[in-house]
Amino acid sequence: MRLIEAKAQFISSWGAFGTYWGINRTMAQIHALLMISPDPLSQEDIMEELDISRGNVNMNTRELVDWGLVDRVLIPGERKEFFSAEKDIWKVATQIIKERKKRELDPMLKLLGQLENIDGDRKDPKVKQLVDTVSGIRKFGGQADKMLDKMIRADESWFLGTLLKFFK
Amino acid sequence: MRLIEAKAQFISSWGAFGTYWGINRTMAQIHALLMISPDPLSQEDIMEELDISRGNVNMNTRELVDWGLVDRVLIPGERKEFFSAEKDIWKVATQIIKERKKRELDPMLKLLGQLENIDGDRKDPKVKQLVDTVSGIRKFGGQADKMLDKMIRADESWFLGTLLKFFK
DNA sequence: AAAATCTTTCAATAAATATTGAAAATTTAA
DNA sequence: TTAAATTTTCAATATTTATTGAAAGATTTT
Repeated sequence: MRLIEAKAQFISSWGAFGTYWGINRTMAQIHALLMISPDPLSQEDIMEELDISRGNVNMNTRELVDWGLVDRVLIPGERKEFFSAEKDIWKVATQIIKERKKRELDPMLKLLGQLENIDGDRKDPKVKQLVDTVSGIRKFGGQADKMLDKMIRADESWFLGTLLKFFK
Repeated sequence: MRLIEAKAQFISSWGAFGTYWGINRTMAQIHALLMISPDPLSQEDIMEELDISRGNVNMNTRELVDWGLVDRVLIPGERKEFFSAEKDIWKVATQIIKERKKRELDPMLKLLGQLENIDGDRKDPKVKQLVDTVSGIRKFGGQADKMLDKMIRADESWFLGTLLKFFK
């Protein structure tokens, strides 16, 4: 397989994959492109490579920067700004987990907390089932939350070493 | 908070939460409704509770059954079929992990495997960066894959006990 | 076998989401 | 300061995804 072909293939599949992750297709494609680029790329470069509009590149690079997956870099002597992606996959995963936890899990747990105190007879099966379901999710979510915190704080060698040995 | 209110609240937030999980809003709402219902519900029941069309209920319940989150149940003496959701949150999570792994991670790893053999000079930074990125993702994904397999096979007590003690 | 009940399908439509592109804003160079 | 280069915004548009509802298909009862 040729470089050009492999590159297109990779960008396309990472794009499709991203949609499963709360990351839109274009955003994931830009991310893919930057991950396999040895050097930072400009807005213009990305527009050409992926054949998308300037506005689209602008919005999605900003989003990637928000997610902490991409950095703006300044190249001496160049006027425009360039973008560069974190290439260490462990850091990429950690960052995604961190952001998703913040954006999804935390708000969910907060919201469920409000449902704890329901008026009404705990003997009523309807009330009981709701309370049990909510508290089950909260308990589980709380544990997942703690676990993710640990993972986020762990460094790669710890993860690949200790945890995976544990799971062997 | 009253039962009615708490119920609406729960269904709505679980619905929003679901969209983060590759599960569409309505599907997640039906799932939420079934989780908090002490007894199985019919298509008609779901239509009324969530105020959605018959076709919509039909498509989304089928999808939930496909995901292994909901069962069709037959109630003696009743002609129509009823639906009931797994209420053990550990099993729900396990099932979701299992399905997502099957639908997303496995195909991704398979695809990346095809990108391994790229013609061209490994000294070329462009080739090198692509190869390194792909192999990094594959390695990481392969580990995640193994870990998820373990989790899927583990039972609740093992998870909540051993793993979380480990992560304390 | 016909009627009644229930489930599924799917074309049409609606709603949500992503993309464009040109104008406005900002930044840097002359 | 003015001009040139670059980035940002956002209304209009296109695309994708979800929903409806009525007709067709099954299944069960009489």
